[in-house]
Amino acid sequence: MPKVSEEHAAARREQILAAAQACFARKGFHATSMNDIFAEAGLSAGAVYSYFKSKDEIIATMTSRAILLLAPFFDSVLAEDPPVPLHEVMRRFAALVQELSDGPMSVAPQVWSAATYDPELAPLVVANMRQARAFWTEVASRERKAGRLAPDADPEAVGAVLFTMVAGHLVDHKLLGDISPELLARGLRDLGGAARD
Amino acid sequence: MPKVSEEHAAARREQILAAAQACFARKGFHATSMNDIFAEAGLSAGAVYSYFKSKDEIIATMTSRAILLLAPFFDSVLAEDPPVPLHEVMRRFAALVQELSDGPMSVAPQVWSAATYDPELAPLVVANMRQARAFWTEVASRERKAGRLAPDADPEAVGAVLFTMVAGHLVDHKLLGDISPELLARGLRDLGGAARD
Amino acid sequence: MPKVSEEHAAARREQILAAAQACFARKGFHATSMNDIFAEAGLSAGAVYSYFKSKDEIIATMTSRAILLLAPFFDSVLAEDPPVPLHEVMRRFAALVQELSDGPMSVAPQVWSAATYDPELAPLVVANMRQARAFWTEVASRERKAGRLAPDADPEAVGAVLFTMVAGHLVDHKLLGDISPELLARGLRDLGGAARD
Amino acid sequence: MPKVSEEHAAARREQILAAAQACFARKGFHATSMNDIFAEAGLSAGAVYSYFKSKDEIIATMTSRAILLLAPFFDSVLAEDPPVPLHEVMRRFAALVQELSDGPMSVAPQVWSAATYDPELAPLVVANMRQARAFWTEVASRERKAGRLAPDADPEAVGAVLFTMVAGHLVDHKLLGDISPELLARGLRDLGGAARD
DNA sequence: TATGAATGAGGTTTCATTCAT
DNA sequence: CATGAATGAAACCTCATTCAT
Repeated sequence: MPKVSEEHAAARREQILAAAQACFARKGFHATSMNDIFAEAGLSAGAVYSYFKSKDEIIATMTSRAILLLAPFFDSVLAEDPPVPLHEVMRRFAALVQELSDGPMSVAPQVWSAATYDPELAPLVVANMRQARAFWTEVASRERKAGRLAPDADPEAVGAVLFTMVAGHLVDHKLLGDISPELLARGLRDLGGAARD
Repeated sequence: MPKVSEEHAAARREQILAAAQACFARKGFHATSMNDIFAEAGLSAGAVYSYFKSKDEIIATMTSRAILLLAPFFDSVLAEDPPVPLHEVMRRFAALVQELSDGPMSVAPQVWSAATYDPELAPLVVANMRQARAFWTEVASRERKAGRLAPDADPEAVGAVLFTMVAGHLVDHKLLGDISPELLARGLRDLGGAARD
Repeated sequence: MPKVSEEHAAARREQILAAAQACFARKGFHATSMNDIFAEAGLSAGAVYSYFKSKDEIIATMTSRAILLLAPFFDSVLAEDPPVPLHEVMRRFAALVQELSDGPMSVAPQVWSAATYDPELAPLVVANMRQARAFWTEVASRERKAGRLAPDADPEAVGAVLFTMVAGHLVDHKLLGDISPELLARGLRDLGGAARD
Repeated sequence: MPKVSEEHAAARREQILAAAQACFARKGFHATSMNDIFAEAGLSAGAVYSYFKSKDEIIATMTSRAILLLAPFFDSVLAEDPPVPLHEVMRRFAALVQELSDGPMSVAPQVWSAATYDPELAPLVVANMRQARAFWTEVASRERKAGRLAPDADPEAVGAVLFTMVAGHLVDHKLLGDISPELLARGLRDLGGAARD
């Protein structure tokens, strides 16, 4: 009995989140009015508000779910054996980011920005970031084990560098649009091939 | 003759921009009302509006000036001879970013975010980004010339990687706060020392 | 045959009225949403609406029934012989009011207030008031007959005074809470013992 | 310099309070929308909101000032020597209430009602009530001193009776409209003339 | 010139009520 | 019959901007 209802409710929530995402991508959080979301979702005000308590809750929910966008990627990379080389991981990652950059990831810069001054949002974003950073640190660690990084290389440090590229790449891609996954991968390889003589 | 007056006007504009920046850092662009800015600047509504046509113009002006924050750094690094090693440039850059992150750079994430959907703002941000990217490409180029990158390394590619870290590092620092300049520098060095056997 | 059904219906109506009363006492007519009433009654929206056409009808029904709260008291006082002394009637009345003031009478001030500007509600309240006033006039009349008021005393006038105390006492009790039935009774007795020399 | 401004501000506040009062008398607190008040006051939304933070603040301000309506009456009665007889005080009081009942006092029943469930409002109302009660107790006390109440009469008790008539009379007058000041005064006299033989 | 009171469109949210299931 | 999801009008309030003084 609750099943139909629950499934229905879940579907409605997705519908609303998708609509909100589309609006946010177009106009940003603030310039998007709740009316915009109602229209995009094809629902009435009351309907939307029966699934989300407020606009902020919609944003918070989107934020909390953001990591789900990348989790499958993280998992699949870590599942491969032998370990994928660093630069190839970055290439794939950048490709994924670019693919999602007009869709589900389009709001990420807004979320990072808002987390900068909104104490409600910050913890949600931080939680996601820690997961991403842990992934890149693990990638660095495997790279070292595979002998493709010096034995005394610090995976935390390399991980920090790679992680730092995450947010940066999305922003840069959205604004400049001319940084290809291959370019980034090559850049990492070229950095790695230093003084190899 | 108009000089005193002009200086006065310039000072007023700085005063307003500083006030706006402080407010924006605290509450974000949207939640900052013009009244907040009037109060922070200690000026009347009319006074502020005689120096800036609109709130958007204040934001645009702040955005346009952002590059000035980094230009001296870029210049001084490029002026050094022999060229500063890559990882040291990054260390200094990260230190500068962290130093400015609560002050003049605090609004950068908001600007990047807004540029994502605001067609008026995007060109201003893009102009700044191109300068930054050119800087990092030049750094990569010098690193290669110095023999610290492989002769066939692509400075554009390495520059893209380094540039990508700019936006990323500011966001990560503001939200996580535990990535030191030294860690990033070490990460770059460790990437560079790969598989040297 | 329709009897079970009718009883059931009556019970449901009482259930709803009781729930509404509890909500109204807590938050007032306006701040009580129909949802609050659904929850308090443990019924669905549709269920409640099948017994009452609207929120206003619930309020009107409660108002119309208000006099039923006092009718048994009025009847029992008038049934006593010899007639109960004025001050004792007031003492008992005040005690009853205080007893009911957190329950069924809790909404009376809201009803009086609403009747002040709501032309639908006013006649219902006026009907109740006329009954109460008639009661107090009758009490005054008996008091005179018993020789405890001057022969030329006007029962209408004395009744008006006593009646006036009805609404006043409920409000004062709910807000101040420190006027005992005994104090009021004593006040009436002390008024009555005037200038006896 | 602030003088013009302050006078102006005070005048605007009065203008708004008067408009609100008129609306509240017509439709009640809740059915009166802020738009109604804007229209009645001939001001814009922003103008009204620059003088009062919220609708509730308007109501609270009106409530706090309510006692000012009666204070001059209280003072003038207590200033008279020899003391005005009880029934005459009540006559004058009832006359004043009736005079104000369509104007400044028209909202009093709504205020009492709201104070019943609104914890923000209650203290303001209680403060006013205590002043009124003290007045009536003083009247009773003087009546006793004048020998028109028995020497062992309790002014607190008589005061409570008289005070109770305050709220009651306003409500009854507004709803029934047929209780004259003279009738109440006579009622009190008749109560006082008991058993005088 | 500098002020700050005023504007009023537009924002978010609520809630009495209905009706398809 | 009963349910409770959906409706959508309307509420309160904010704030960028203007302009009379």
